[in-house]
Amino acid sequence: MRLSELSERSGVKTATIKYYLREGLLPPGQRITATQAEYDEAHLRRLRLVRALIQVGRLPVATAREVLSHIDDASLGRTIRLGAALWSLPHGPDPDEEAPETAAAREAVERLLDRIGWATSQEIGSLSPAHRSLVSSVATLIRLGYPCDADYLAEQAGLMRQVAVQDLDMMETYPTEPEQVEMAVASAVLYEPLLMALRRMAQEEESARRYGL
Amino acid sequence: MRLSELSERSGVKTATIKYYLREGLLPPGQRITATQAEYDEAHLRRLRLVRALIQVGRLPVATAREVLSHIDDASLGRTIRLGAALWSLPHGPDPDEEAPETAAAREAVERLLDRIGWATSQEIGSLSPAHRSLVSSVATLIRLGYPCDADYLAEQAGLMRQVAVQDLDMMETYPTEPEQVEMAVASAVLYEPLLMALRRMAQEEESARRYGL
DNA sequence: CCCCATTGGAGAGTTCCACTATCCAATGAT
DNA sequence: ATCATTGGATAGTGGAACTCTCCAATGGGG
Repeated sequence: MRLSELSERSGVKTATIKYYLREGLLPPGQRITATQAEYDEAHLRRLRLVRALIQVGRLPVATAREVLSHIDDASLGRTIRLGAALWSLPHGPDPDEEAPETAAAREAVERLLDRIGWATSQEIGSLSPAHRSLVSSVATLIRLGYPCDADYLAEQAGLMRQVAVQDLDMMETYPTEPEQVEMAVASAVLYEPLLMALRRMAQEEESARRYGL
Repeated sequence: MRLSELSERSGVKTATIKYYLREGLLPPGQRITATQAEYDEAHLRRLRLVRALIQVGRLPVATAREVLSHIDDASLGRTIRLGAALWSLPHGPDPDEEAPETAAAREAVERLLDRIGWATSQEIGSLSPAHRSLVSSVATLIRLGYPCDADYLAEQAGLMRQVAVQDLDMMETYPTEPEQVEMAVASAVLYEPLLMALRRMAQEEESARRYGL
């Protein structure tokens, strides 16, 4: 199909598609003549993924390009490839090392991991974006005076563990590596708003159950 | 304290504080003279909350102002006040009614709510931002061809329900209404990255458990 | 008492980013 | 033959979140 058809089928303006091509988010189509190119279903699918990453996942264009490049990179093994893709995803701001709360937060996280036995995270994991993001989140909550005690964290961590099991099960339903990596990215980026929507609905439901209305 | 001290203690530039004052995110200080104003601890706390909402929660300035106004509004009862604050929080894009996937997604959500018995959400809840956000998320996943079956959704919804119970328990530890509303906002905005960080760490942990390394 | 650094206020300017509009030459359907 | 279309390149647009520049009014140190 031509660029204009790609545009119609995806609902994305041709100008925007050209922009994505320029930015390397979308591989160039197969050149038919000096002035025309042919796109296929793979382009359409990739384009939809790009839109989802940018619009739903709010990834900056540069980050989306990086993530996609990891999905495409066949030179790495699955574990590395998966890690590379996930670690380049956006995470909250890094912990502010100046702030005194950061030290307390780091210690709290340390104790948490110890308690629930997430060994990985302690050894190589203190470099993981997720780990730093967690420290930063806890520090912010402490600074604002919100409770963030060990029991609460452990409880929620346990629930997130169950969520993660579901996530990995779902990933395993895919046979090929690139599909698995893409699924992992989708799991991190696209299922996140879904989970958070479910959480807010659950809050509304539970709130209605407790206080009526 | 003066504006400059407020700036030092919060780590926010004076120019930015002035901007927030102008935008109504921060109440004006008490005027001492024609050219000077006095700020107190409440201003400092509010400023930190504003920064957290904007930087951690990624709220647009206008949205933050709206949310804060609901926190401050003493004219409403708790339930309404809480709802008003939470419903003005950002949620994903609204469902695209043009797209055929939206209808399927709406039906899937309908069936889900039926199955797990969240009555609230079906009656008044189809107007809730969380509900629309869920429909939109499911529609996106369907369009991209990712699995989103009833079993998966029900499973995750159950887990989110447990998370919500924790959330509400925490809210109840606060005695006064404005504190509860602020806690609810914090729960929706600030604990969200914390939960998602835990989820990603759990994924890393579970992944390591299954595939080694 | 005087002077000049500081303060708060107001408006314009800057930066970044995701697009989007404009051109242009080559093409290909009619 | 012709004229709308295509792909590519370049410059422009609009929104958001600051940030800079002035300015008049202090008010503390000498």
